[in-house]
Amino acid sequence: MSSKSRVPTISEIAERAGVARSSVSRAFTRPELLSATTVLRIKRVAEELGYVPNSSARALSTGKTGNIAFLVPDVANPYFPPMIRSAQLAAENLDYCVFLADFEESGLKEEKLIERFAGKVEGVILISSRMPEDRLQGLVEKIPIVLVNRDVPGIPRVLIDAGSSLKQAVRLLAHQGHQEIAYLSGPSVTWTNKQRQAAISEMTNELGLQLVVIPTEKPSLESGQAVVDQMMSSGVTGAIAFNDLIAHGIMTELSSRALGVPESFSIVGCDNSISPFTNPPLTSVSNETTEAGKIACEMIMGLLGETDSKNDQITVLKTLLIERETIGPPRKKIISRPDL
Amino acid sequence: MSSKSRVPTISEIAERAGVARSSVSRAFTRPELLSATTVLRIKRVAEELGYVPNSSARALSTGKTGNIAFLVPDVANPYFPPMIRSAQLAAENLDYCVFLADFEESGLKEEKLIERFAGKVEGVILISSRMPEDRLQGLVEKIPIVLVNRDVPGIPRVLIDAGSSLKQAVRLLAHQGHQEIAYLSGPSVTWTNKQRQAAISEMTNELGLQLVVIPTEKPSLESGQAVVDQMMSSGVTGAIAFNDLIAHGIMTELSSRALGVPESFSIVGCDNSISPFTNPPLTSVSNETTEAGKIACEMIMGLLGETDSKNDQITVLKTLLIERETIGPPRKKIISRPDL
DNA sequence: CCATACCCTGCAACCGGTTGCATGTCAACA
DNA sequence: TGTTGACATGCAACCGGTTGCAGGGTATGG
Repeated sequence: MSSKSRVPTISEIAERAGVARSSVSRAFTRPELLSATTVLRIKRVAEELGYVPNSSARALSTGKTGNIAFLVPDVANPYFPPMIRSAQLAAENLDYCVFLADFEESGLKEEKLIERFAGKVEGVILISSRMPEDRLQGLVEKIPIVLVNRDVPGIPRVLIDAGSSLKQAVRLLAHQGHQEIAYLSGPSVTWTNKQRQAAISEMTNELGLQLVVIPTEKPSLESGQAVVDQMMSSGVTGAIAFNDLIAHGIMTELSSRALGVPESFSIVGCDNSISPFTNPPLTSVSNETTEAGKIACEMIMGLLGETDSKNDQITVLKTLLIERETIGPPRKKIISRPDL
Repeated sequence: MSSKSRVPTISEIAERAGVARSSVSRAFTRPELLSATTVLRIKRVAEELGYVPNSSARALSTGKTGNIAFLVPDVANPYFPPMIRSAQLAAENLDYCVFLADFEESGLKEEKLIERFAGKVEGVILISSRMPEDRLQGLVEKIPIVLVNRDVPGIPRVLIDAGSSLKQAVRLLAHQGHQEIAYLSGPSVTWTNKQRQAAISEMTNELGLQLVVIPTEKPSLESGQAVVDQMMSSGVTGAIAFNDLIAHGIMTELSSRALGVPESFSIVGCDNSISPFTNPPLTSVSNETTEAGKIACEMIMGLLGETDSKNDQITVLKTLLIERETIGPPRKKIISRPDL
């Protein structure tokens, strides 16, 4: 405490510059109302004293905090950081500051966080929200909200549609001769998982392939490793995973059993997060998370700036299947041996 | 706008509950000063009306915002997210909210950001700060600061010391018979890079190895790929990279030239960020970034809570060399062919 | 030379809480 | 029954900006 020098206030600047407090305020917020010389004098004094406007006070009288909140299920999941980054950068360009919070994949925690932020921010961006739809509907009455990867009518949202790319992946597998493939599913409540599964299912039906859906505990490497037994004994010759982490878990587990990819098994990831790093490089779906973050941020700003923006706008981002080296022809039918 | 219902204020609650504004305030901040029945009544009314205290107003009168800022060089660098996450979680437990900002590896931007946050937060955590030391010294007079991976006397800091692990890596390489190794250096201004390079240099000297330092443009995959030519023509048989990304860039580039790791070349990464994913798995230095984030946060809280905390405390975190599969004996002397 | 308008600046109320101090009430004790 | 003190609550100033309105000064036109 003792060391922190007190910051000067508008009053001290006013006194030093021989003007009214209101003039000081205007010098910073609406300088065109003052004569150029006065502005200059005030600014010089302010500079000398190291004046910085108190943003709490400003927020109190204007009602605008200049902040938004960005809520994600898991900061450490490599899917999110690029999105966080782009959103933050976009916000910053408009002189907004962003709070970041991790709701740990929990809808309850998500709700608590929103409550806490309510008074501090002008709007909230929710990534892959786990909250029940009716709660979201209620919330949106109180504070501007933008959703990413969650589809709730009436709330502005940006969706990353991996569907078409995943369908293409199915086609590719079929083309190589695969007849039975697996989908290693992600968090069942999420829009993302539902949407991915639906797309894959639709395409396997269309092509007459057999699809077996295998749930995973978490979208993590370990969960991928854990389901390999189940997957192999199901008799499939290829698989599409909810995300790269799961796909890579499977690859490492197969590798430890001396089963090569794609010679013994074909695998496709999603999100293109770690797929460039794996060996062999994982075929995966690239999505513009960076773009998504930016757009979400712009949407929130639109909501804030305009008197009445239409609040049901929706942006759908396309994805791209990045073909690398983990798809090949199916191995000659593996005799499924239920080994545990 | 039209849709957002106005939030009630302390005055309305007071009126509805038939008490003074101060009582409403106390009901939330110091309920022990009021009778239990009064508190109950006020809280019920508040609940009904959906009252949420205005945090700008509170911050204005108390001088405490309940916020801190967390500044990182690059949010998308996989090194940082776990740290961000743990710091945020720790802050949240003490009812603090955290701003996140990305200063894009620029000391100037870093300084601007701090300025912007100055009025909004009670303290700042700077990760791998690029600011000149004297600026930091000046800043710390104005606002509580904690540094991570930057060593400035007089400012509380937490350092992750990869030195001993890197020395061990050098020993390992020497033990395998390597005589000439390279260090692919990181951002030259950073404490982290200086410290890593110094440790490696010290150990190569001690063991009588030849060390060649090769600078990289950025600590990224692409930069790693870009320096392979230079590295190979320098005649070294093994290398230690500033981080995993650079190391992996080298691996992929070598792989594309049909040079296997570790048969043709030995390589060690640092940070253990993507090393578990690579193939073959990259030997790397694991550091407790999660712990670092948590500790940094606790330090800031100490600074805020105490009337006079000693402001030169320093925590050094140890690291661990994770031996995987990218170190082997040197290939029979490669004739250095300056191929471009 | 006076009227009008415009430009600049000051006054004072206001944003929504917090908090030191004063006041009132009531029980306990002498 | 009067005194004392603890407890509960209200009053009003204050935190540091913002902003509608009023007023003084100067330039412009008649």
